[in-house]
Amino acid sequence: MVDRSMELVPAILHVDMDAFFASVELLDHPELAGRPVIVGGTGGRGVVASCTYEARRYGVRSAMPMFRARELCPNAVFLDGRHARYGEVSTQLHEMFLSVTPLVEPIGLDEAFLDVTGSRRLLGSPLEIARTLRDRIAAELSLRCSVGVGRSKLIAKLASEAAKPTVSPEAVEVGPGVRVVEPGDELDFLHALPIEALWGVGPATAKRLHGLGVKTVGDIARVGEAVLVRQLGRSHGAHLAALAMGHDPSPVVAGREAKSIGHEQTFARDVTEIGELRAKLVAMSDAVAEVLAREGLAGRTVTLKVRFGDFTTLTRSHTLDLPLDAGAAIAAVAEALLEAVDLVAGVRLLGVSLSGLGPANAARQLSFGFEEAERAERGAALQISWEEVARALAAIRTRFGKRAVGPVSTLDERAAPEWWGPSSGD
DNA sequence: TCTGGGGTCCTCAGACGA
DNA sequence: TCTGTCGTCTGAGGACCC
Repeated sequence: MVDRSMELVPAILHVDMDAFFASVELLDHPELAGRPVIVGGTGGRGVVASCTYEARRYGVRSAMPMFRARELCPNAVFLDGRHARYGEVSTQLHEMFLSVTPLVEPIGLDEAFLDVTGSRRLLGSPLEIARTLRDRIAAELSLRCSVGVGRSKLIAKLASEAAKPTVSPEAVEVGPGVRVVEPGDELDFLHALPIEALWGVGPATAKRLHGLGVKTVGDIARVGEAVLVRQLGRSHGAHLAALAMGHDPSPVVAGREAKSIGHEQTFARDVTEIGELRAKLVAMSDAVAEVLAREGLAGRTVTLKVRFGDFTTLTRSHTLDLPLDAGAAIAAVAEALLEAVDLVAGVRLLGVSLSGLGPANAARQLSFGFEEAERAERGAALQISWEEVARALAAIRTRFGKRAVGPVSTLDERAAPEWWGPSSGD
């Protein structure tokens, strides 16, 4: 006899890989097992992207400046991140998730929500599904993960956190691996947690709430929505009030579409030369166009991001009547925006992104318009369309690799090794 | 040796048309 | 014709996430 009442209760899994990038590096370098390994931008301006639990015993954490990580753990092995490699493993993981349920919402490369409400009759209870999946990931990919189970994404996410290993300077304690929070136990579980555990509470919100004497999620529930709205604004305040009461109706959304595509780069030294910055813009616009071509997308709004040496950051954007997808066209708009920025302070970071995305076929007209202008300027010397160029570039990259071809101004970029933030070689 | 890169979402102000 | 209001779009910036 099937218990039909159970089928009405949603069952959501949150699968979170343990020290994902560092663990992938250990897979490829098994001789490093047991040593503290730190992955990220190894240059002076890099940060830690991931580190093994051995490194965490020394106080190293992700997002920490790399120079600080070197101070805390000078004997660690420091590796530049290899995003492409992590992407490969992430794809294998995703396929494994899809064998459990079609309702998979990836969050970055190393975690995902799985709605297994409809999988129970076939695969067992949520706890059984979580254990089986975790065992499969360990057996087939030699990677460890933590799984949280709850009836909402919020609870599942926080439960996976509770399932993780814990670290102290003395030892790494293995976590339970799977943590289920049953309906009815949710508020007890939730209200004991610090406010920073909630999605949407970062340093700025935490500081405001601490000022009110609010330290735990239970405190947030007690102060009530009116106070939160007054302090944090209508949307954010109401949202946090709901989360603190365990209300999170957000569904697991499979196949979420990107809203923007961009590239940005922090330089090893601050740059003031407009010519050098223009060349970087062309390289980044080309990289954006490559992603757009792969996804079959185009966008209307070009945004330029500039961070100066003192870390102040500004953005300038321009929205066009028609979408564009060609690297040269994106670069032309970004360069025009850059012209209006005072660069004397020295540029630490430069970025280009495209938003207002839609299908690429609508980009045709503007590409032609751009082409016409260029033809007029160069005396009709330009005989081929941007579309043809993009197709040719895609074919060359497929055959010879993504660094094989690009604008001449990106030659140095393409010759450089893949890095995550400035590497020690810069 | 201070603080990455790729994103999403929200708020606010100003412009503009109905 | 002028003025006020409202909704929408755009641009800029902040906060947050992994």
